Amino acid sequence: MTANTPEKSRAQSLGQYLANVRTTKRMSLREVEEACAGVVSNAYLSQLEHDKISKPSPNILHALAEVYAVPYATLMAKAGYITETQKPKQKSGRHAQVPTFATDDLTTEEEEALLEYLAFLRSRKGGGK
Amino acid sequence: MTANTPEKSRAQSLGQYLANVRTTKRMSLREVEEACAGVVSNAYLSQLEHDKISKPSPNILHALAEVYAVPYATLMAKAGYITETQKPKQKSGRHAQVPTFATDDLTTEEEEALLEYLAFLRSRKGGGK
DNA sequence: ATCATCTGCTAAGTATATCAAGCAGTCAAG
DNA sequence: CTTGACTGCTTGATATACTTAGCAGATGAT
Repeated sequence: MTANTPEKSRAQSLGQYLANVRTTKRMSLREVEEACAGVVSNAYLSQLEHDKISKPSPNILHALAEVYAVPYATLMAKAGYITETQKPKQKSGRHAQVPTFATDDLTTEEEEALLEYLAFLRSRKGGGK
Repeated sequence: MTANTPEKSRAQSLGQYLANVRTTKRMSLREVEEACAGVVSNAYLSQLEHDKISKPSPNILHALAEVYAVPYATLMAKAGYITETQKPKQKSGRHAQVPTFATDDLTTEEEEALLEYLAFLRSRKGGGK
């Protein structure tokens, strides 16, 4: 009940998350398709990002997790395949080992902007939990 | 590895495993269907046990895991959805150091928010060089 | 202006997971 | 014997995951 407020958590849908990650990595739909070795087609990826697929195959999610370098469990969770037995706490955990931010991929400008935004976020929330 | 199979450590297919468990518990196909609250039909369970289904939905496997009281990860592994004891794979360089963004200090919410913001920044055409 | 090559996206088709219904066999009464 | 309630199993139909082919817009070079 500490972090059971869904209004604040704003958990992204699978599609939203996939789209954000791909945009961040600056990859096109067809680049991802190639990186997946044909496991995912660019057309299907587009449908995934628009939440047109309700139950994607774990194979697809696993391939995307590899290409995007995000934890497989995260995609599985967002797809609704709740793995409560082996899913990291998403409540008030202060540590997400998600290496989504490859800093060598960030420009100085972006890094500063993100830092500023993060500071803004945290100042809003106060001291966390 | 395979520390859960009490007697047989023979690598059996998903269907054989499911049939084995059900027989051990002395449940009929329709009993399992009822116990799953309609998530799995008896007809489908029969096909599953005969390995007629190549890629069953994780939802089905999860329901069966609950009814049979076997680990979900085991069924997922036998279904071919990777191996559950294989997750540490962020050792392969590429982006190991995250100086400014201590990602281990980011909550999931913050990470998503930053990703979204970064995606927004970069979607602003001409963000690169 | 016309190509050329990207981008994301969609429409139509194929493959397959999943279900409802029914079939054949077994066993225990009546 | 028949009837009924079980059993596992198959079949035909439907939903949907997924692909191939293509479209419209943007950008850039000739």
